[in-house]
Amino acid sequence: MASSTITRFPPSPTGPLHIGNVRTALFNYLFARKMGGEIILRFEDTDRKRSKREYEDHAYESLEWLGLTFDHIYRQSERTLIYRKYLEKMIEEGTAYVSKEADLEFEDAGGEDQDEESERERRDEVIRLKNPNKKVVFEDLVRGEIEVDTTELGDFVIAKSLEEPLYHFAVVTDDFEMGITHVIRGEDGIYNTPRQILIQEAIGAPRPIYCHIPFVFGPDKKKFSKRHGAISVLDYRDEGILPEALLNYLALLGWNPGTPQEIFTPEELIAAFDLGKVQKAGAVFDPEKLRWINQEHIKRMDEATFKKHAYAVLASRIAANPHWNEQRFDKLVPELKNRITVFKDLDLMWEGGEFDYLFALPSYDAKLLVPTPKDGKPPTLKKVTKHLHFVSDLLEKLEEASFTKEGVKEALAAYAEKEGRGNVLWPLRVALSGRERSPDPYTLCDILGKTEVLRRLQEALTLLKADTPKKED
RNA sequence: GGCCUUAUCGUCUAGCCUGGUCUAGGACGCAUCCCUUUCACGGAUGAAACCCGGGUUCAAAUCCCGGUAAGGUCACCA
Repeated sequence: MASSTITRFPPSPTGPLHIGNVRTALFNYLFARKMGGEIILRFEDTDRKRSKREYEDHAYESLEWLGLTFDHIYRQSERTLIYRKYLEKMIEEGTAYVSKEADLEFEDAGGEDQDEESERERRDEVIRLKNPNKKVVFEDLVRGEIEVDTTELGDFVIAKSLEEPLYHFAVVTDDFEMGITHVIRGEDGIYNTPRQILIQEAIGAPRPIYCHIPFVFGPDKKKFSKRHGAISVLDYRDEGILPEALLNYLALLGWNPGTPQEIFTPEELIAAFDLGKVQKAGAVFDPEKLRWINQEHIKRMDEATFKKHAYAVLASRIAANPHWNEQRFDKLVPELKNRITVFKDLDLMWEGGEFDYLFALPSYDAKLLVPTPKDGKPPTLKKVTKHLHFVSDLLEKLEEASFTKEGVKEALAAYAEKEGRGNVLWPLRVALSGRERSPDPYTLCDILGKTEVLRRLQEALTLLKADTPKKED
């Protein structure tokens, strides 16, 4: 166990888990799994004022949806006894000391953080590290060697009291206690590293391997934040992005496999992942490419799984539809697979009436039955009527058993060829769907079945008759 | 501001370490065409980048120097 790889993902529950966090979690996850090691989830909630349980729940929900699993879960607020032990030891050994603070005015550091922070209490007694004031040199897996003079850090504060450790101290003792071998975190952690190393050395902890990965930016090249729209991973779930697609996309942000492969299952990611191929520069998050990757994952999905997803998205709409026809919809399902990029599209299609023809005789304007050829003039209503009649007769003669996509196609082939496919097929398609855009007429025939097809053809003919001016040509 | 980092098509990136094979490759997106008289899918083609300036060299996207831009970091936050 001692030599095995252990990584960690330490979110602080002070806001919803966002894309950047998840990418960091993913890299830790992939690396740990790749090495056959473990990954720890650790909630860094030492800031009691800002930490909220709801954000913790949000994190669980997000991580679970993504399928990112953890071997151990900790919460720093439950570990104060451990921190206290180390603090006492340090004070005893003289590597830290209790410091009486002069009553200086509050140095206001972060002005950006809007609200809440205004009434931060200031202690007149804190615990400081006895800084050896030296140069710290460490190796970063993506940046190489980094050297920092820690003198300017001074004797920085590591805890407000024995029961109230601060971030750096809690991180170091936890990483030590938990046997963390690799610290993979965002590049803003680079300058946390020297002071953490100082604490490590003070408590006699071994130094883990560091890997600072670049940021994820919004379209304006600014660090990803709320103003960039969908920032919470759950928003992507709600849009109908597949978790494996999001993972796939995120893995490719700042990392590349060194091969042209772009679509990965989670298992393939684990197999291919390599910290050595992590980018140095930040990457802009591109929702378009995410959607494309999602589409690719959908295409690769087996039909049963796709169907399950589709039904889940449409559940409430189906329940509310008195004419719901499962048989027909199921026949449309394979067609749907390469028509959507995210599952939300299904909902949008339904809303746009694109499924209406499945349930009821469509109502449409008779003129829609007339094809508009790219060159030449459109056929007369009379002609359209003639074609529809003929098609109807042809299909009438077709046996029930042959009333399939291929069967219909075959039955109509000769006639369509002779009269011009558009002239024959367009009116048929409109008669069946009532829409300007729809799947092809053969698929429609297959979905609706002989009886319904013939019925709709009759309906179209009736419409046409009513619309035809008596004295047309 | 001090210290540090980064910089290839609009975006994600390959190439850089070990200069030539780079008239810089792939992908998303975009455009055009084909397939199909619809839509979607699919196929083909195209437009599109080495941040700028010096230097080293027979030869630089690749090495060196300077500049510029962007970012990080300097808490009793994490």
